[in-house]
Amino acid sequence: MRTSQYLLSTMKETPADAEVISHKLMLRAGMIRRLSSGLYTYLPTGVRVLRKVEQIVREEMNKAGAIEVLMPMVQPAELWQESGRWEQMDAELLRFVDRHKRDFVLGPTHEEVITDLVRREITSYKQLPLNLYQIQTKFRDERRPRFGVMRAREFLMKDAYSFHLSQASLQQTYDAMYRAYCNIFNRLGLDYRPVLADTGAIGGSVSHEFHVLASSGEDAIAFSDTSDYAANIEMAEALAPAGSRPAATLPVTEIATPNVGSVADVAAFLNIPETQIAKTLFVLAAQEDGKPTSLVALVLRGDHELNEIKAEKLPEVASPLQFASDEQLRMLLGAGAGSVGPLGITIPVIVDRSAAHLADFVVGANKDGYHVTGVNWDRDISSYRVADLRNIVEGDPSPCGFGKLVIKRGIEVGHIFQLGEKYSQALKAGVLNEEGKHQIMTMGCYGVGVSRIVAAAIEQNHDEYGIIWPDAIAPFQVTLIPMNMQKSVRVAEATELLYQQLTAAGVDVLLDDRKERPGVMFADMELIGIPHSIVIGERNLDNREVEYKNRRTGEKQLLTLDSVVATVKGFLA
RNA sequence: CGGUGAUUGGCGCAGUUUGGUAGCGCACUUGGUUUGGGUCCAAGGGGUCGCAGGUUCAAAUCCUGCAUCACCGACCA
Repeated sequence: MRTSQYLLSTMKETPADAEVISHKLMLRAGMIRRLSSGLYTYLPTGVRVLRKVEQIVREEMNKAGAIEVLMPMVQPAELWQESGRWEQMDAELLRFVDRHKRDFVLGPTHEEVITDLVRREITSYKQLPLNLYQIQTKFRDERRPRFGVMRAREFLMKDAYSFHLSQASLQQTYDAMYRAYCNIFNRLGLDYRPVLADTGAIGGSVSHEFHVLASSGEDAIAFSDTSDYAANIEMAEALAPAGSRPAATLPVTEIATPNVGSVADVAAFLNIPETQIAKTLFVLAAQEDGKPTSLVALVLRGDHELNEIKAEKLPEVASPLQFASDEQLRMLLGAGAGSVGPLGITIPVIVDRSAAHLADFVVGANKDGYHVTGVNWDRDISSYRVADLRNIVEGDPSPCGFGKLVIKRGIEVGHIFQLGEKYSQALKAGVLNEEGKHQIMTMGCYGVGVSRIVAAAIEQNHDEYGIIWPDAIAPFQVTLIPMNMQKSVRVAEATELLYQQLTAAGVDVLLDDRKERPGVMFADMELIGIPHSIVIGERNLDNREVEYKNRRTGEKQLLTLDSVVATVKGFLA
C-alpha cells in the first residue's frame, strides 16, 4: 500500500472527549471515528487491525474443532420471551418494532438464536458434541459507553456455543476452548492471564475470564506470587488467619464516643489500629414466604471491605444484596449506623474469618454515641457463624496454599462458561439419546471481545510517540520511509525496488510516498505503530545500504539493499 | 438513571463576566522554499457560534426550553 493511495487520517491533536490512551491513540492514528455515543466507524487502519485479530481467532477456533456460522443481528422478540430474558433484561436490550408491528431486539448475545437453530437441526446424540461460533457485531445499550471501543455499545465479538449430552463432554470442549484461548492470546502477542471468574446471573458452575494486563484495566485480579493461581478479585477466597485466636484479656467496657461513627474515626478517637475494630453491616435477610422483612448482621474487621458477591451467596442474605435503612436499624437496635454492633442481638450474625480471629475488639454499643471495648467471641457473643465475607487484599495468603496474593488490573477480553441447561431447558432443545429417550442438551458458551482486544493491545503496547503493535496484528508489518524521493531519482528507484520485492514476498508494507518532510513521515509511522521501518536516503545509498529501525526497541541497523527482504522476513518469523 | 460540566470552521481552543455583528494555532488550497525528526515565506478557501423561542436598536454573549456529548457514581450475560 502507498500512502498516496490510502486514507491515513492521522491527527496531531487529541479530540477532547478521549480519556484513555487507547481511545486517544486510535483517534489520532486514524483507526476510528465516533459516529454517536458508543458507536464508531473503523477507518482503513482500524479495519486492518480488526481483521487480523479476527483471523487469528477464527484460525484457532477452527483448529479447536469449532464450526463457523453467522446469525442475524436482528432477532425476534419471541425467542427472548421464550428464554425469559425479554422480561429479565432491562434497557440494555435494545427493542424495536418493525412495519408489521412485531417486536424485535438488536442482539446483545446469541444464546437464544443458536439454541433455536440447534433444536431444529440437531435430533440425535450422534450429532453431538457440537461447537458453533460466529464473529459478529453485537449491540448492548450500555448506560454509559466509555473508553472508546473498549466499552462501546456496538462491538465485534466472537461467540461460540457448544452442545452436549454429558458433563464430561462439556468439560472436554471447555478445556479445548481454554487451550484455544491461550493459543489466541499467545499469537496476538499480549500479556494475559486466565482467571477464575464468577458465573454471575447466568448460572453454571465453571467459568474463566481471560484478562489482558494493563494498569488502566477496569477489573482487579488477584494472583499468587508463587503459583499460577489467578482469580477475579470478587472470586478470590479470603482464608482464615493462621494460628489460633488470642485469649480474652479485657473486660467488656462501654465508653462514650460522641459524634464518632466511621471505623477511621473510632480508631483515631480510641487511639487503636483499625484492625482492633469489628464493623457490623446490617443487610436484609432472605425473605421467607409470608414473614416480615428481617435483617442479618455481617461482621468484618475494621480495615476490610465487604465482598457483596460472597455475601449474596449466603443462604441467610437477600439477593440482590440490600443494606438496611436507618429506620430499620433504629427499630431493631435503637441506634443508627456508626454505633451499631453484634452485642445482644437476636438476628443471625455472620462473621468474616478474619473478624472471627479478633480478641479484645471494639464494636458499636447499639446506643447512639457509644462503643464497647474488650469484646470477645464466645465469651460475649455466643450465637454466630463464620464465613468468608470480605474482599481479599494484597498480601493475603493465596487460597491455593502457595504464596501471597498480589493485585493487578486487567481488561476482560475473553470469557468461557459452562452454561448448563439454562437455555436448552427454556427452549426445549433436546435430542434422542442412545436409549432412544428425549434428553435436554447441556451447553457451554465462549466469548472473545474482538474490538476490545484492539484497544487492550494498545493499552498494553504504546509509548509517548504512539502505538507499538505486536507483529501479528499490526496494520502493516513494515513501512518504507524514503528521504526526498520526489527529487532524488536514486532514492525513488531504491524505494520502488524494495516495495516490489517486499510486496512480492508477501509482506504487508506501507510506502510513505507523500511529498512530506521526513519528520512528518517518521511521526506518522510511529503514531500508527508499524513495528518495522526502513529509511531510504541518499546518505546510505552510496554504500547501497538503507537503515532499519525497530519501533519497539528503537534499535537501528544498516542493511544492504540485497539483504532487506530476507532480514525483514526473519524479523517477522 | 443520579451528580457535574461542555457545545464557536476538519481538530484543539479564545471571545461570554461587562451585548456592538467572530478570532488564534494546527489542518486544507495555490505559488515559492526546504529535505534524516512535525521547515520557512506569501496569497487564499472554509463558521446561520448545538437547536427553538424570548429580551433588546443590536445576542456567540442575557433569559427560558430542548437536544447532543463527556466526566464522576450506580450498572455491566
